[in-house]
Parts: sequence; C-alpha cells; structure tokens
Amino acid sequence: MVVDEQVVDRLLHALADTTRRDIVRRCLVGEASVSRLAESYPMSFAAVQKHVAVLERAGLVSKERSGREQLVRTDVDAVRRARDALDQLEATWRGRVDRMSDLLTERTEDDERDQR
Amino acid sequence: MVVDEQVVDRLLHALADTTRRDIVRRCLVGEASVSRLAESYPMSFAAVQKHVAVLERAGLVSKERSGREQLVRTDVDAVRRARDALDQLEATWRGRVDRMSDLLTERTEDDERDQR
DNA sequence: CTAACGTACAACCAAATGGTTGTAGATGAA
DNA sequence: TTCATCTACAACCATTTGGTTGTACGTTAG
Repeated sequence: MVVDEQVVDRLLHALADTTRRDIVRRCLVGEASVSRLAESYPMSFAAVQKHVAVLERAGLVSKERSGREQLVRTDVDAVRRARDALDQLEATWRGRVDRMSDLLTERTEDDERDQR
Repeated sequence: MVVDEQVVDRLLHALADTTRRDIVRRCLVGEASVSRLAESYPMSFAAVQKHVAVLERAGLVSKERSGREQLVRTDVDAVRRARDALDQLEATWRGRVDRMSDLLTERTEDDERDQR
C-alpha cells in the first residue's frame, strides 16, 4: 500500500512531458506502432522510440511484436496505479490541509491573501 | 478550463522528486524557513534552495520574508490546482478507456487518429 | 559596532535529458 | 532473392538537472 517513492518519481517524470502524455492517450484506444506514432510528432523516429522507452520503464505502456511492427499499448492497470499513487499523495496533503484548517480557526491572520 | 500543457509539465516535473514532494508536505502545516528545511535533508543549503525554487516556479509554494528568514509556505490553492490538472488528465484517459470498451466490441479503426 | 545567522547568487561539475544521425538486423512484399 | 520497411542501438551533441563551494549582503543578537 505504501507507494515506493522511486516508483512515483519515475511515474511523474514520465508524465511530465507533453509528447509522452499524448502517446499515453493515443495508445489507450487501440495500439499503434512506433513508426506510426513517430509520424505524429515533429521529431525523429529515434526520439519517439526514446519517449516510449521512458513510458515503458515507468510501466505505463508495453510493447508487443506483430510482424515487423512493434505495437505500443497503454497499460490500463498502470494508469490506474498511477492515479492511485497520485490520489495517495494528494490524500496526504489533504489530510494535512484539514488538520491545518483546525489550526487556522484561531489564527485568522496573514492567510488572507489571494483566494482563487 | 483547458489546462496549459506547459503548466502541467512544470507541475509534474516539480513533483517528480522525493525531496520536493516532502518539502510540499512539510510546508503545508506551518511555514518553515529555508535553512530549517535544509537541516532535514542530506544536502547543502544551496541545494534545498534550488528545490524550493523549482517548486516556486511551478507555483506550488511561495516565500515570504520574515526578518532575516524566508518562510516557505505551500500554496494550498496551487495544490488544489495540481490535483485538478491531474484529475483532468486522468479523466481524459478514463473517457478513452470507456469509449474503448465500446469500440472493442466492433473492431477499432484509424478513425481516432487525431485528438486535440 | 561587531559577530553570527539566513539568504542570494555565481561558478563550477557530473550526470541525465532530449534531441540528432548513422548503421545494422528482422521481417514482409514483389 | 531483392528491396523497402520497421525496429534497435550506438555515438554524438546541447541543454538541463542536481549537486557542490565560495562570496557577498541584509538582519538580528550581544
């Protein structure tokens, strides 16, 4: 249940890139070969290969050979695990926020800055 | 409501580090000076300063002078925004997963090529 | 005033990132 | 078989990252 911090590191790092998030989205609906993916982005095939490798190391996608193509598929369970990890992170924060709210009820002071 | 991809990049990158996540947690309950934070981690004061700067650029924390100390405070609203961004990202994925379930019953084609 | 403290910032460094090109090996099509 | 396609991977490069040390400056305590 305790999320391995290193796993979270890899997960968030993998997701901290627009291209990689897009690949995850694309490969959630049906598989796509790496070369097919590469056509969609303004970078070389090898660059896309590297992005896929990062996602693979984070466990977000997996590859499967199909003839001479390598089909990339987002691991739905991994996405769920990513979401759970983020939820857990946020739950910790929220727990702290809630406890902080109690403390703040008696110190309505300099926490009156911006509200949106 | 469309999340700026670059903002998400900065946000996820800022959170993709164990030390930085810890700083966020710590500064959610009460402020802490940078030097006090630095005592908690096996690295130099300057290194912690840089971590705080990364969090600051991502809008997750803010600093406020108090005498000669610089108090770091997690921006609760920013945490909420981070959470919303992640929720939105995950909602997109979930939407795709749901639609994929439908598509899978009748063989998916390439008609889903461009999203955005 | 002086000394200690907290901070800012620059310079430097090693390693990782994100990109490129080039080469080579499998595989499918003609 | 031959050729085009898809992939893997190495080498290289520029930039960023994450760390260090050193210096300078404002502020508080004595």
